[in-house]
Amino acid sequence: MNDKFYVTTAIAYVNGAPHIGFALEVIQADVLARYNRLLGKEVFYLTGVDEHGVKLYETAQKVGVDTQSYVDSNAIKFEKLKEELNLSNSDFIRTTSERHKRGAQKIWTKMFEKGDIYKHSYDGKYCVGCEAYLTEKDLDENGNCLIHMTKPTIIQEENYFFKLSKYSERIKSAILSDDLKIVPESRKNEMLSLSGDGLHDVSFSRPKSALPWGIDVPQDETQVMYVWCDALSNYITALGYEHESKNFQKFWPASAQIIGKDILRFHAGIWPGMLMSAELPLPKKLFVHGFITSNGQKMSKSIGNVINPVEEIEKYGVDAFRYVLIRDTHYGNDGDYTEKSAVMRMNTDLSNDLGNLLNRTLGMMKKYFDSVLPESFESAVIDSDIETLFTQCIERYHQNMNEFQLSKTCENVWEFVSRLNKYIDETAPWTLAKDESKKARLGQVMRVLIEGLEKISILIFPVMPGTTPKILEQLNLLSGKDMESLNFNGIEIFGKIPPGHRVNSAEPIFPRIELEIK
RNA sequence: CGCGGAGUAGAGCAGUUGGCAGCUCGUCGGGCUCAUAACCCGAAGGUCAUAGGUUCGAGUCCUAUCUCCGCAACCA
Repeated sequence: MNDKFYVTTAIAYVNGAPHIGFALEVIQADVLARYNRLLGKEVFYLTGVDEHGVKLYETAQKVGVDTQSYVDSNAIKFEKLKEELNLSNSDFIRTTSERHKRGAQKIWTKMFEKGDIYKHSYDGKYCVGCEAYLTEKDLDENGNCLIHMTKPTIIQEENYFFKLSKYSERIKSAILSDDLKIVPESRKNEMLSLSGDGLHDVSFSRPKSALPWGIDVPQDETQVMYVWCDALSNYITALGYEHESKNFQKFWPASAQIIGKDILRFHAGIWPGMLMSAELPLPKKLFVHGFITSNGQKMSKSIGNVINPVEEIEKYGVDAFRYVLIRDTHYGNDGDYTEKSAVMRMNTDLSNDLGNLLNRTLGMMKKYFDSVLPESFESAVIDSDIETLFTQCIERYHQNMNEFQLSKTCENVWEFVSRLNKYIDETAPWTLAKDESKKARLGQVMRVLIEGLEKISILIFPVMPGTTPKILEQLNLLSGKDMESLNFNGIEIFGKIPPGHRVNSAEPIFPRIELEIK
């Protein structure tokens, strides 16, 4: 059993404020990181930002500041997500940092010495009107610039290329054999068909004149690394690849790399190729998620349906927001986020089912027992139903976590939440309370509920880390527990809470949200 | 014939190796009274996009067609 877990997100391009899609990705990674810590593993969770590229250079010029201060100001917005989204990342890598640059140059050099990087001249299509190089999609059928309707000038530039084709077969078989496991499987198949007739060599550098903002190529000061070597290498440079440090030796290869479906081909093609060339092991798994749409449409500024994650948090709280994102985004598919559906989810699952369960349990404790459990307990057959169901739920929960079925882990927990609500109806504590001879039975019912809630609070920790201590505090089970050392040990055991345990007073943890009708 | 995803109850979605169509919300009816107008039970509602095929049996496999949505290799 591996006791280490290294999870990464893709690094975000700092050309604006953080987008809800990136929020989804870092939250998903955070769920896995926190879950694996609960399992007792040593976890390293990396996220960060991509700060190079001609686009950022040009924007900075336009704004009239030097590029570094421009990316500095944007990178802060992403780094702040740690507090805003309550992330537990171990590190935050910036591609403009010295440690990253040296690491990227090191892997370049390795690949170069391996003979996998070669110089090649490349015909760039330069449009004078655009003052930029054009790509195929900037051109019409006749090869003219779509904006200026003129033929672009062909400028020959020297590029370094990476011999990706050399590793094409090895990459393919790694994917096929699940040595590099891609989930969901549909993405694996997509990648296999994509690389069907072999991967092509890729351009790995640009002349400094074309790409003034990037990392220098070690052997050639006139060239700058193109995005691949610069950005993809962050997953190892952050660990200290530069010096082959302890963390690097301990955590590489990554246990799971989380990416969006748009960058699958790079992470399942170029990146493994680079690692093979540098003679480094491949990551174990690629978890590919979909996009977040709003009302079924792709978010875009022109449609005006862009959701700002930070605004949502301010309105609804970080845990509720995290829950909705995880719960309503289904395994690899696009997830839809609208304010209406989000609020509905928060009200039904969080307020009505979970919050109210806690509230009514504590309410009954106060009313029937003055908040203190009685001296003796009397079990009934139905109690073992609860235990059995819990065992099943947690089993599926673990399985789903391992398969990146995060939404389903929520379903597993809520199945148990619902069962407890039903248990209250079945045992009818209000009837038991009328009969003094049923006191021990009533006490047992209350204890099952309290212990059930304690277990739930732990199971939801990966998704809602702020809610766990709130629940435990109301149950008066927080003492001696800090969230850092929280784990799954003994979670399957019922009957631990002793007679005479006192609970605290009830305080709604998720007040219902009234959505104004616009 | 570029690649991929999707088309299942009013809405949003599940449906693992083919075996009597499920979940959540909404609607309707009932129950309970501990609780955050909440919780529990029940009912109505679907020719599983269309047309063929394989099979004892297909939402699930195969073929064709229609519709919608992403991505289309240097874009970061």
